[in-house]
Amino acid sequence: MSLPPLATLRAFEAAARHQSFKNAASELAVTPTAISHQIRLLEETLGVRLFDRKPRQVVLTEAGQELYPVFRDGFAAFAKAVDRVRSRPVSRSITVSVIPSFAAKWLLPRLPRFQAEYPGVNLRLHTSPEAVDLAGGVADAAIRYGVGPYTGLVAHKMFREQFVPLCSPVLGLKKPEDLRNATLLHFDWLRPDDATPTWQRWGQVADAVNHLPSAGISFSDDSHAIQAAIAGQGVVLASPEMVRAEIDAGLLVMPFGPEIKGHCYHYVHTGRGDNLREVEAFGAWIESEVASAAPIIEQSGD
Amino acid sequence: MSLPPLATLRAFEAAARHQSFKNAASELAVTPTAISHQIRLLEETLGVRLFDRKPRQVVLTEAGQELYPVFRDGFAAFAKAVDRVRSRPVSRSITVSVIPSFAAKWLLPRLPRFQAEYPGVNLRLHTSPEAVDLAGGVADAAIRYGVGPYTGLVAHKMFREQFVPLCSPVLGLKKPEDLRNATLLHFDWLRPDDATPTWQRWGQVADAVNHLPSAGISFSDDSHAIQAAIAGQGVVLASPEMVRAEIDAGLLVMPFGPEIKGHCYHYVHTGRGDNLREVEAFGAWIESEVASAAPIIEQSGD
DNA sequence: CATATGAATGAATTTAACTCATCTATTGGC
DNA sequence: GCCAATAGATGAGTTAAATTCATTCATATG
Repeated sequence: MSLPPLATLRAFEAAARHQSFKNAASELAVTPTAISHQIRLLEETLGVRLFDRKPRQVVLTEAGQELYPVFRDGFAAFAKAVDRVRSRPVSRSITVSVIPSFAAKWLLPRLPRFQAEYPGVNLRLHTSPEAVDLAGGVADAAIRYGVGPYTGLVAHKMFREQFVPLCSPVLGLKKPEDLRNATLLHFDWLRPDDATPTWQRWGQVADAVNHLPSAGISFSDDSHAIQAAIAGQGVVLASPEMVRAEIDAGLLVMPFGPEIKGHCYHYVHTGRGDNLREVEAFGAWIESEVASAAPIIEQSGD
Repeated sequence: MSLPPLATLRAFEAAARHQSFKNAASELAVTPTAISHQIRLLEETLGVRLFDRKPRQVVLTEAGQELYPVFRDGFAAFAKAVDRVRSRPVSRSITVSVIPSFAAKWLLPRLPRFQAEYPGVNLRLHTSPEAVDLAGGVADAAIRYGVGPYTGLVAHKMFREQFVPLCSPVLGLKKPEDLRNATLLHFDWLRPDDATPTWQRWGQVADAVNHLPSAGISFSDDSHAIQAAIAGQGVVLASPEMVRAEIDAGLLVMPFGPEIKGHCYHYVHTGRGDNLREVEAFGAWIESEVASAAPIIEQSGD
């Protein structure tokens, strides 16, 4: 299927419709000479004369008359389809699924900057403790904590979560041994795994298992555990990224290490959809926020 | 109706069909980069993303899926129509209407040269003493003797007919006065007019009316008049172009002048038709034959 | 982990499209 | 009949679009 140069077809169709090279040129915003050249080229390509030239007039040949309606209808269909697609409403909204704590602690404090950078994008946050199936259409993208696998999705790693002991400065803790006289604040993870930040695991990493007190308090909501720590009721093992504001305010301190590694946060999306551009813009913005955030803990490698 | 650049539409259709820029490039005999550029240009022109890019793969968006069948069907229809026109039998035959004497005396002796130059053109001669209406489809072209008018036709002048006294050399005529002892051979013209070559007219032009004998023979077929002249039966007023061969063979001589002017021969055609190219080729060949023919009579002008 | 695969980007190159100048053959008005 | 207007043709020169080349990126595969 080797078509003649398409410009020749277009020139022919216009000239045939107008029965005039001059008027066809006017419509296509070129000189009549250009039309003349194109039609001559088409005739040479096909080896068939399409117009009979008369002084000041052109007349379609039989072959020309056979071709004209095909091109006329084809180009009309092209134009119609193109106009339809051009005028289709472009979605400027994206819905992002986020776990509540991340929304509250990491995302919301930063959102003014996204709005300033993308004033035309309508961002909707869909919070859920469970991972949302993006194929379901509930959300266009998600910020997920875990190891995936993100099969069939585009996944951008944001950063790796880390957990350290955090407590109120009024407790006066200085070193791991001080934990013997403290209360451990536990959080019940929905899905514990190897990377779940438990005090037991921390104790092993810190080689401080025998400093761990037997007494403690458990919470089902991690924000409650944080509140208790701020209130001086104990020491919580939590992510400093999520409590950056409280640390900056002096409500919480990191008395000692080490940090233990958790999973990574990923920004994931389907890689498709009419608002892909906006979805990707949000991801790019997240990436820049991660890159520009000052480290809270000295990185020991990853 | 402003369409995007047509090359972009073609690249898109091929990429959509193949679901691969690489394979589309192969089909269109360009590099994959060219496809990538074209599709990007189309997306920018429309302001809509048409493909979702994945590593090593592209997937049509909704908008892309909407456009694809329109272009697929349109270009397929174009290709089909073009192939049909390309393969249509091109007429390689032309029918030329000619008066019998011209066919016999001027055209036929020269035809081998036309055949040699245009071996693929089938020339059919349609002889008729009457002018044929070319719109009737009996003939594609005609060689006509007269002044026209050739309204609505393309007319190329071939040469102006001339008439001189011609006779057998055995008659021994040397000057107009010798006509007194000769027999005049007359031809009955179908449509006499001012330019009809009669002996009476010749006599007036030659200022030799009083040399003209009263006796003569009339023929209804000009070829018979020529034959009689060759046989030595008299003097005929005829066109030397039509008897060039007999002059060259010494069968006829032009004992004296002057020549009188007749009408012109024209090659005429409609200027249209599938075999216009061949019709025009025949006209061009006639023109070259006329140009290359050595003059028989010294031209006195016109 | 190394390699293969295929799309993206941007500068450089190539090519096709287009313009300009001129010519030709009417056609229409005076 | 003459002359200006009209519209298509031709070919060289110019311009803009198409294409390539070099390089990068993100997987996917062995």
